[in-house]
Amino acid sequence: MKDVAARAGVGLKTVSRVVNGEAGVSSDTERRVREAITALGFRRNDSARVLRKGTTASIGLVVEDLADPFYSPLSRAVEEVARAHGALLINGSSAEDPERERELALALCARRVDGLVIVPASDDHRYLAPEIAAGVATVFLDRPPGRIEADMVLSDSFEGARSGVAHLIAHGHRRIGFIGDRPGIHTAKERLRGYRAAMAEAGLPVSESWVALGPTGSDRVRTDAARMLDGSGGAAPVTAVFSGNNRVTVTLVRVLAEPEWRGRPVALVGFDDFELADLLSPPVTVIAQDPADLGRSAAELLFRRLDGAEEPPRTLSRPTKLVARGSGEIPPPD
Amino acid sequence: MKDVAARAGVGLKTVSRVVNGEAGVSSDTERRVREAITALGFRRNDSARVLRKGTTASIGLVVEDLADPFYSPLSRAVEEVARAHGALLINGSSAEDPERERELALALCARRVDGLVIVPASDDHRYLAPEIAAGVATVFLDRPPGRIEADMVLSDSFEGARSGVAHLIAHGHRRIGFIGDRPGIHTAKERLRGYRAAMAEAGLPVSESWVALGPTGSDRVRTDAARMLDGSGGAAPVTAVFSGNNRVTVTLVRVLAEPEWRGRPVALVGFDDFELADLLSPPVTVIAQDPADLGRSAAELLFRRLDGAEEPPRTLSRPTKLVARGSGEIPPPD
DNA sequence: GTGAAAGCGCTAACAA
DNA sequence: TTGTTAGCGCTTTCAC
Repeated sequence: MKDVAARAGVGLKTVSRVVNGEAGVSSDTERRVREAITALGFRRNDSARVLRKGTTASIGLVVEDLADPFYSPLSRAVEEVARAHGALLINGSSAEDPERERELALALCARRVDGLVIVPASDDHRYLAPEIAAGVATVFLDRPPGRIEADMVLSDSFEGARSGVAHLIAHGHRRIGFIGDRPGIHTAKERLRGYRAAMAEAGLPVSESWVALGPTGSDRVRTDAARMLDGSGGAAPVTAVFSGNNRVTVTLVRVLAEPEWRGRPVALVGFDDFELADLLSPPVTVIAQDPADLGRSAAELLFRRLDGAEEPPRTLSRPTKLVARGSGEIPPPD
Repeated sequence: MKDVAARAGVGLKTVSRVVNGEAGVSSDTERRVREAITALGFRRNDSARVLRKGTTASIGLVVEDLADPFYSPLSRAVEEVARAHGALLINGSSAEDPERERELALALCARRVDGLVIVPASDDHRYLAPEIAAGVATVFLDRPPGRIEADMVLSDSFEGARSGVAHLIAHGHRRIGFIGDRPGIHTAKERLRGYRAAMAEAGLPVSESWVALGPTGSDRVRTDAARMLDGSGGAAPVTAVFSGNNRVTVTLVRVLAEPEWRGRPVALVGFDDFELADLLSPPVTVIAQDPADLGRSAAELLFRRLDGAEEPPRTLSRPTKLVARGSGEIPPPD
């Protein structure tokens, strides 16, 4: 910038004004400055600007896995809102590792992002308290923060799961399995709670061998599914399964498509919608969340905070929607 | 940092040494400094560090759409490589808009990212020449740069498409349609070239009404597909379709599942693999690329440049793989 | 082993 | 309309 000023024969501040489109520069000087900028290939160094202004026009996003079809539209939605506010998005995947979430979040804070959207992997966010106190707006998404108060945007996991299981019950099922994500994860617990509530409302007993929480890798899901389906867990075989998220659902679709179960169609309702669910045979009934809407809501709340909204922490709950397509309407064999 | 120094009763530089793990601090002073850091909730301001050191330990990634199932694993792979090198990832979507690509890329440069991975939407990247000259390592991914020389990592689109169309020909098809992305996009052109090459090799004529390039939105694809399939374009109806990318394939799967075509199964081979392709009926035969591998290769090349590799610009071509699943092996009705 | 001073490139505040 | 000065928070240099 100094070089530009020298070349244009003006003061530093004049160049700054031109670069930032501030008023108070005669069109002639402006032209000279612009010429010098082009000639020198000058581009403002935003690091210096950040240092001086104390604001970075960037926000951070921490999700579980950027490549997951649930998180990728969510990230894109956050990006669009950021863009509308002139901010860039720095994002990273925690890989469901609390330590990695922490590292990422703190690295983002060290870069002085203006705000942070976090899908937590950890259940203790006290490490963020100093940052939040120092002014980093923070919104938790999909899962609540642990041991601190903060804004959050959640899907109604409990009600979604409850209605999905009630749907299976309404179609005549009495023995229903639940396969969900790891038990430490808030949404997994809430969805399981919804399952239990629906069963209890209908006066149906739940065998503990029908309930399986754990990693969403396909091996674990296959094992648990097989146990429920063939009755080797000790209780009678289930006639329907409720799946806790899109990763589990995809594995279950594969399991249920295998020859051994083909003769005895098993009903399936999955939490989360996914692409092509309607073209499978049978098409898959789901409890749909809108990941883009979740991302957008969280980002908008974040920018409202950055614009100075000073209310106490808020919780936004987003509804889910049952999409009946076929797999959830298969009756039990009687 | 000044406050920490004051509180610990040491000099500024000593705090800096502790924070950065440099040698030359007695363990006693180190302890005092660490206490002050915790007490004050101090976190190094990386903007200042960047300003001083001239390097940001962050890289930028510009893709078409972060939410697209082709780009999201690619982004994740770039992120993992960045993480392994201690760098953060700033990324954005160009939405296939050259102006937006330019804005994003220049904004990233203004933040002084150390390097840039770009999936180009534009066909003229001369705007990046000053940045590259100024030391921003740049790798183009999936499509080559326009009007400048730079590193690039590409899939072998030509050979992939050629082999896919040859596969259809080997299964007896003589009238084959091609539906691809917009004609300005390099991969679309290459894949079309592959299609023409395979047809020519087999001595088959190509009616121009069998070829359709354009936006990947479902309306356009539906219209073009219907024209080829019912012969309303003037030429005889096609018995097979080759699809130029995963968005087009998904729409075609929907079109071909509709009642009007059910009676006359149409063969389909798609460029790009996608989740659940194997569970559709019929399962979809694809030319698979490995998006994660593309991302990883590009990022690794980028970091090799950042580590000082000084060779002239390189082009890496990644192979594709035909995955036969059923839809591409449907014979023509004779 | 430790610290003081200079300066990275920019913008805010104030002069002219 | 334009320029000058100070300083954002850190690291580098060099002296102690």
